[in-house]
Order: sequence, then C-alpha cells, then structure tokens
Amino acid sequence: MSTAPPAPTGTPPDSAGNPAESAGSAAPAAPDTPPGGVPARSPAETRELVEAIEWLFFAYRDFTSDPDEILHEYGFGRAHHRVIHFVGRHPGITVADLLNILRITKQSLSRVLKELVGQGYIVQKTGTKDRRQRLLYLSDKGMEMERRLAGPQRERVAKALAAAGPEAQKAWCAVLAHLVNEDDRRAVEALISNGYVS
Amino acid sequence: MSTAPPAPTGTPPDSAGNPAESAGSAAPAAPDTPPGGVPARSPAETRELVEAIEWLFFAYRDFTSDPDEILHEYGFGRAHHRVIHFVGRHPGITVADLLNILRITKQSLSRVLKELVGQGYIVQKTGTKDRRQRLLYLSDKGMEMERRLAGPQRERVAKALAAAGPEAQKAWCAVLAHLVNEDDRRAVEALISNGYVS
DNA sequence: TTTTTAGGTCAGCCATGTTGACATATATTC
DNA sequence: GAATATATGTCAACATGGCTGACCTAAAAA
Repeated sequence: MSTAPPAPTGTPPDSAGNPAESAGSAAPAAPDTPPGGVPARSPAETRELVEAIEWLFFAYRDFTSDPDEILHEYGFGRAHHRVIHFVGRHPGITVADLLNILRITKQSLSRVLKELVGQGYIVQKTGTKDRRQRLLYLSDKGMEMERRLAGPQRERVAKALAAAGPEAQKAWCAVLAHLVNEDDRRAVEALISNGYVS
Repeated sequence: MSTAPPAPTGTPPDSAGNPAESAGSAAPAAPDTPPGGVPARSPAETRELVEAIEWLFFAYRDFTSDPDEILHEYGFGRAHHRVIHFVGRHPGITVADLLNILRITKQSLSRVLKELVGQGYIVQKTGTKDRRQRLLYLSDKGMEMERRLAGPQRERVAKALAAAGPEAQKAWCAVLAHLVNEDDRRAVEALISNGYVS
C-alpha cells in the first residue's frame, strides 16, 4: 500500500531503440497518421500530452485503491462497487439501464447482482408500470456500504480539487467530459445530473 | 462500441430506500465519519464532488477504449499496453522498476512480458553494470505498436484539453497529481518527467 | 395470437490478477 | 573464498470479472 514507485534507469538506451524520431524514418508509415489531419505537434506539446496521459494512469490507480481495500473486507470486488454506486445514485434503476452504464454483459452483471441481492445489499422490486422489470434499490445495509466506499474516495477527490485551486474543478470536469465519446457525452451528462446524492 | 448510455429512471424510489438523508437517522452511524475531522460539506458541494467522481469513471472508460480495440487485433490486452507504454517511455527499464510502476506481481508481469518478448515486441539485454538485470527495450515492431496504441489516445486527450480551454491543462494535471498518494507523488512526478517521448 | 422485450440461467472460455514455493545467476559482504 | 542477499524466472493453483452462445420465462405490444 505504500511502496514508492522508482525513478527507473535514467540511462538512455545503449543500443536497442532510440524512440526520438516520431514520423517516418525507417518505420513503415505509422498507420494512424494519415496525410490528412496529422497532429503536427511540437515535441514539447507531445511531451505534455504524454505526461497528462501518464498522470491519468497513476491518478486512477490510486483513486480506485481506497474502495478496493474496503471491498476486500466484504469479499467483494470493483464490479460490486460499480453496481452499488449506480444503484445508489439511481434508486429504482432497471437492469437494462445498469447494463448500458457499465457496458458489460448481462451475465457479468447477473453474477455480481445475485451476490449483492443474496447478501441483502440490494433489494429488487417488481416494476409497477412494466411488471417484467426488476427495479433495484440499496437496502439500509447497502446504503451503509455505499457510504463507507464513497467516503475515502470523496475525500481524496475533494482534497485534490482543493489543492489545485478554486478554478480547477470546472476545468477538470470539462476535460473529463470531453474524454467521453462525443456520441455519449450528452446522455452521460444527463445521467450524471439526474442522480441522487446520499 | 457506440451504444448510448441511457437516462435511467428519473423516477424517485417508490418505497425501498430514500437516499436523501446522509448522516444518521436509522443508520448505524457511518463508520468513516468520526466526530473529529468530519467533511461538513454542503449538499451542493457533495453533489459536485460526486459528479466529478462519476465523470472520472466515464472518462476513463472511454479513454481506455481506443487502445483496447487495437490491442485486440494483436491478441493482446490492457496489461500488454501498460508494459509496452512504460518500456517505451523508459528504454532499458528493469523488471523490478516495472513491477514498482505497475504494482502487480512478478508472475503477472512475467506472463505478459514473456509473450511480448516471444513475439518480438520487446527485447531484453543483460545489464552491463549488474549482469543479473534484464534491461527492456522496444523492438522496431514494438515501437510501431506503441505508436499505433498511443495515437488515438493522444488525439482524444489533446482534443479534450483543447476543448476545455488553454488553462485547462495545468489544472487537469494538478488535480491528477493530487489524486496520487502523497507518499508517491514526488516519485511519480520524477518518473513522468524522466521518460522519453516518441 | 404472435412477436418482442426484460430478465434470468447454464456451460464454458479468456485475461489478468493473486499466493507460495523454489531455482539460478550474480553481487555483496563477512 | 564462503555466506548471504538480490534480480529474475518458473511452476502450480486459484480468484475475479470480463466474454459468448444457447435457451427459458413472463409480460408487454402489435
């Protein structure tokens, strides 16, 4: 939980590969840079981009670590967290909607859902309008777990936003929103702003 | 790859759980809010926090989708991408350093590394200072794959940063940096700024 | 009445993580 | 030089959480 990452091998490659050329010297014309809308970024811009990507990797790695530990106590995994989270945010959500959010298969969700229902963290109620639907809700037990899982994660994000200054939150959300596929962006935005907050 | 997420069930919970109360009505005193340093956030602040967290979830989901598709062509998975990425960024990196970055076990890394070396994407060279070490480099083939994987992901991030305005990049990286465990932050920063850029 | 939809279920596969034990070669230290 | 520590690889076994395909039921919709 606390081993520091290294500062690995500051030494340049002594023979195998010099990754300093980007376009096409001997390389077979990189397939994702067609002669139309080529990026045409400066090395400095490229470096900033790569660094931004790497920060995202490391941030996400640690962002998920808090709930992962708590989930372990319950014998659950990340998949359970996602279900608990979205059921908490959208009480009465249907299985189909949950599938669309999580983008996993019915079987994968079924397995997780069965455990959560079986152990009393989630309750199902038959839909009144459409009696085929099984609307999902957190039980009290489920809400308690949800709070435990959300707590440290919220603290982490709150601290990060605070540390980055008052303007950071808007910018942060704007970038994240534009990382989402354009086709989905509006739907995701609606989804997010429709959710309940515990 | 393009199914839109839903706007699920705007209907409030009709019986099972009303998640509108946060502290402790009937709930058994949520275990992660000790009476000392309680967050004490307003409902509006809490909502913003939750929304920021959810944006991160959706952004990361789509952020990883581009390389995932390409990896599939090669018969590889996300684990291979991570290795290719960090070997590309740190030519001559040792196995131990890679383990520290990825935070996985030697066996998990071994499996992936064996495939990448076996299929000629990564080459190993015995260390000169310490001949026990097996320094890792991308082969030409590996560099080509790395470029293919990095391309769409960089485009996505570049577009998102551009769309969020000129100030966004600094704020974005600042928040991400503060999401990383404090103990590791400086080491990660050093690692990131030491890497090579293709 | 027929068809479509929401959901569940079974069987099996794959990718990627885990632990524990052990082997080998090389560095380091006494 | 001998003992120990380190870098790395390897085997066996297992867990989680994805996946596919096939098939079932009940209820809604046509």
